[in-house]
Amino acid sequence: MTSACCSTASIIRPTRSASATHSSRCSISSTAATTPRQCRQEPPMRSSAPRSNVAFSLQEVPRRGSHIRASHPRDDRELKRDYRKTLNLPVTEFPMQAGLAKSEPRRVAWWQEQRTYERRLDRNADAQPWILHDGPPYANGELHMGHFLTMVVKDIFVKIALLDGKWAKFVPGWDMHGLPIELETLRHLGITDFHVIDPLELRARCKERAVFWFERQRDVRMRMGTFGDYEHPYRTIDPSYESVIVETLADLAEQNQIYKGLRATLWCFHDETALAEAEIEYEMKRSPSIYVRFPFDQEQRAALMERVGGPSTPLRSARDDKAVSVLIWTTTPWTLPGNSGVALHRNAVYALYDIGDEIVLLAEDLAAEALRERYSGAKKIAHVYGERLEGLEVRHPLFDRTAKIVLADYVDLETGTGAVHTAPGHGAEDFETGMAYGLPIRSPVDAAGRFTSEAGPYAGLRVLDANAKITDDLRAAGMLLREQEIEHSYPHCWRCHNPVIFRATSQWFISMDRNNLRARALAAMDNVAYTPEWGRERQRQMIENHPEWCISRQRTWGTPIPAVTCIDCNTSVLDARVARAAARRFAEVGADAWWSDPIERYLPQGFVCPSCGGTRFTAERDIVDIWFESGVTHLAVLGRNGLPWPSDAVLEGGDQYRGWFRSSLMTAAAIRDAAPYKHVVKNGWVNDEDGRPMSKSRGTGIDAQEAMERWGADVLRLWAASVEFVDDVRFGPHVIEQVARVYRNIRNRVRFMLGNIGDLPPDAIVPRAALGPLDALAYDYATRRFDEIAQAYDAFDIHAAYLKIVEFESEISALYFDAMKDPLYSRAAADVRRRAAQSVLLYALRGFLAAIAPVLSFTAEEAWQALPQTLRDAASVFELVLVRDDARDAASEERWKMLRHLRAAVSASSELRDFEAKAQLRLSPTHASALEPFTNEDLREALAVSQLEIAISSAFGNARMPGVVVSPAEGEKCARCWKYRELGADPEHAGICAECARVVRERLSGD
RNA sequence: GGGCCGUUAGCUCAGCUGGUUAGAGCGCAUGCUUGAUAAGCAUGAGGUCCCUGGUUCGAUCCCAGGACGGCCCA
Repeated sequence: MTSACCSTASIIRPTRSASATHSSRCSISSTAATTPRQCRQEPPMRSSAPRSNVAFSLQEVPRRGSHIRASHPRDDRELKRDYRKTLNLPVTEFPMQAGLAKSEPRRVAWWQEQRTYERRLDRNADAQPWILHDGPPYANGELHMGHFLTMVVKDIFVKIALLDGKWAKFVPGWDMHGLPIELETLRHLGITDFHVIDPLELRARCKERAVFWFERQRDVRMRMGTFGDYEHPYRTIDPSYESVIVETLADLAEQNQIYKGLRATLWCFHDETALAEAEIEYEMKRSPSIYVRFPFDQEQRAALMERVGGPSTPLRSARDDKAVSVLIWTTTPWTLPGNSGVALHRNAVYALYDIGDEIVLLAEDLAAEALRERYSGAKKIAHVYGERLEGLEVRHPLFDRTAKIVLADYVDLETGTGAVHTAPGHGAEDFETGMAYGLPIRSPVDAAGRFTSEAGPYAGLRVLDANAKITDDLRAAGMLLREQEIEHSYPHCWRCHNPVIFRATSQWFISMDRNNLRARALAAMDNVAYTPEWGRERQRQMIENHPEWCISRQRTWGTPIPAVTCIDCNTSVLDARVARAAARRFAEVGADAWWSDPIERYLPQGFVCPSCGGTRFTAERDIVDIWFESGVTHLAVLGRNGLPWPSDAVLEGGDQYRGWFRSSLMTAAAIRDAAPYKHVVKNGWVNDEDGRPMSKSRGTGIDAQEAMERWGADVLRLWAASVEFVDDVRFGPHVIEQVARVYRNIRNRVRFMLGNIGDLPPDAIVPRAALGPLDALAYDYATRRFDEIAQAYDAFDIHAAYLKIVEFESEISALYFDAMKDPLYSRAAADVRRRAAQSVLLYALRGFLAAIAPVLSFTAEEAWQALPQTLRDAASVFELVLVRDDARDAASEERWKMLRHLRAAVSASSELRDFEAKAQLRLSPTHASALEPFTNEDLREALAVSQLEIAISSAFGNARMPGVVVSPAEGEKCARCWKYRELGADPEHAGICAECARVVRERLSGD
């Protein structure tokens, strides 16, 4: 227990009386004289007690250290002699001020010139590959801090593998097709309707724009200090890549995995395209909220009565002239023209209420809320389970047709009436229900969101504008029970931010369940590791709930789906032979050819329509979903150029469970029947300092380039390591300032090591086996910490590595560096004791630079280049190897802790500082054996005191840590080394100790 | 509304399978140093471990409910 040893220390610690004795000696002597030098040294602005400008009075406590010189006025001349020049003070070109913003771009260029990354890859070429496969950022806009985090963490992993000797080739990639770029380009061109521009012209403009952003993002990404094959990145717009996309479509078509079908798809009528799930965002929207009657006519009413309870039903007793209707609730009045049914929940209780002049049917649980004030006077006249009502019909409130009552599981009893208006053409679930019941699929809305003639009186109106008119008509027809407005979250287009609608259109789909694709994808996950582990469950749910994958888009900037339409029968055909012809063609000249070539070029000999045998075809103009494009990166990049398939790891933000992680898994399961990666690592979201999200689409994200100019990439890289990147993290000036201080600590410790080993000749390096116990202790301590850092890296735990890095540099600085200053500075330059300490510093520096290089790449390289050439046995810090420790030595760790404790105890137990002190250690036999390797002088050196005595006795108890007693040092302060010694042995150097005098003489004779 | 994740000092984070005076770094305060000096060393203050219940001899840790924040979905 540490408390026991502390109390021991406090009992034996010299009390204030000891200090008082010391002080009184000072004050007496200080009256004698004050040297001019001392006067100059008085800091005028010290905040401590104001000092009179005359000599010390008897009452004043003098500044420590002043008494010695004062008590020996005869030494004035010696004191003036500048012994400082005879010391080996640290010298290095490695500046304290980093100036990262200026130096980093030069370092990036240097790495390029030196081909640092490629050279290390070559060196590791025969080793096991370790491949992190890059998920492509979208080439549109500036990179924000979310990008920075993902990109830098990837880079840290790559560099860890690299320094561990693995062939860690990283191929960066970009996602460069798609609607956002197309819209951006159109905006740039001032075009609102994309139909008016020639597709090839538009594609050329889009390409320019995509390439512009690619180059910009590539430069910024390199500016982050990331390594990768930037000369050969993969890009989804490259002919070779487009070819792979189409080749994959051919494979899927061959497997009959793709089909064309009518679907209620999310549709953006502003952009006139179908949207994938991943392309919508939920935003708040004001919508009408209306309760609408679907009336029963006489015949229908009779059928209802049968179901509700036969002839004896109380409904019979209700007056026949009272109208009966089922009440539905909707926030999208415009979907009513598409209505085909009313869905109820099988197990919910529905009741008929007489509310005065009419009878309404709705879920019992919701009646009070839905009927409001009319509920108080309502009379419940019957109730029945939903399933009893299946198959009944009601009248449409506006059109002269019927709607069928159906059952659906998604009907909820939280809001509305429990009776859900169902328009199969305007909702995904409605569509499923419609298909199940054979309801007509109406979608009387065109691509631009206007009603078609099928919508009768509403034809030509934009759907959202039609809400008001439809509501008016309902009111006029007496079908509107209640109306209000609500604010709710509603799907919007991720890019143009307009509300989206569901619309039934003809689209290409990848079937999830043909060939058991879904099941095979789930099975493939078994061989994948997930960080965090719960990501597996998240991923599983995403696959299980994956709807049919709509891969077609009615747009221009993308890779064409090489399908053809039979001119005779209008059948749409995706034939693998046609697709392969396209893949070959695109590989040579790019996908523009699809728009410029005659279709005959792609048709195999004797190609006929499978439906009607026709021979004339037109090329379809749909392009493929960009999630499909990025979903085949593993096919385009891995398994070639020496890269293995699958990759060892992928790392992206958590949104990619639904995005790229999923799309990659689906294509891999379909084509290779295996997962495209072995490990899925997720990184968190970057929030601002208040924990609020920084959204890229709303422009509140902090620009990575700007941040690097302000703080330097290395400080930001350290930030990435200082936070738990797996979780959501916070970013902002306050957080970065804190990290910047840690950075300065690290930098200064590196600087200390560099400064003290500059004159170490390689042949004077002392090997581990020849080190004395104290140096060996530091050596072993460093080795253990380096090993822990490497182990944390092995586990992808960058944050744990960061903590170990900080622990190491602050610990070794406080104990070893501080204690080594005396031998390093005051011993003869070539003294073996000094060489030993230098050797340990060199070892520690090498190991430390290797350990921090994955994170602090710029600083590690800068420090490595600041090493004297004679000690720099590698061209770059990235040639080094992570230090591992085979034999962990618990006794050594315990000794380190003991010394740390003793050092703290010396400082704590008196006002005496460092060499003013003489320490007495009070050791129990257990302590003594723990400290067995150390000589008295080793311990004296470690504790940086002038003298040290050791007392061993079982009377000192069994506390875990030894006690220590501190008293004033004996002798006088050596003007050179500052230790307290007998002075004056050398008459020419009367103010310094014998050892210093010898060093000074040697030095002078040497010069 | 549903699923998942998180909540430990001012900040960034440790705390292994329940028992510790709950730790580290940075910041802060104080002292020392001025031969790492826009640096270094030491000491100290600072926590109802989000809240409420429960299980247990004992809960930061397990269970339930809730609050707040985030992600994904509806």
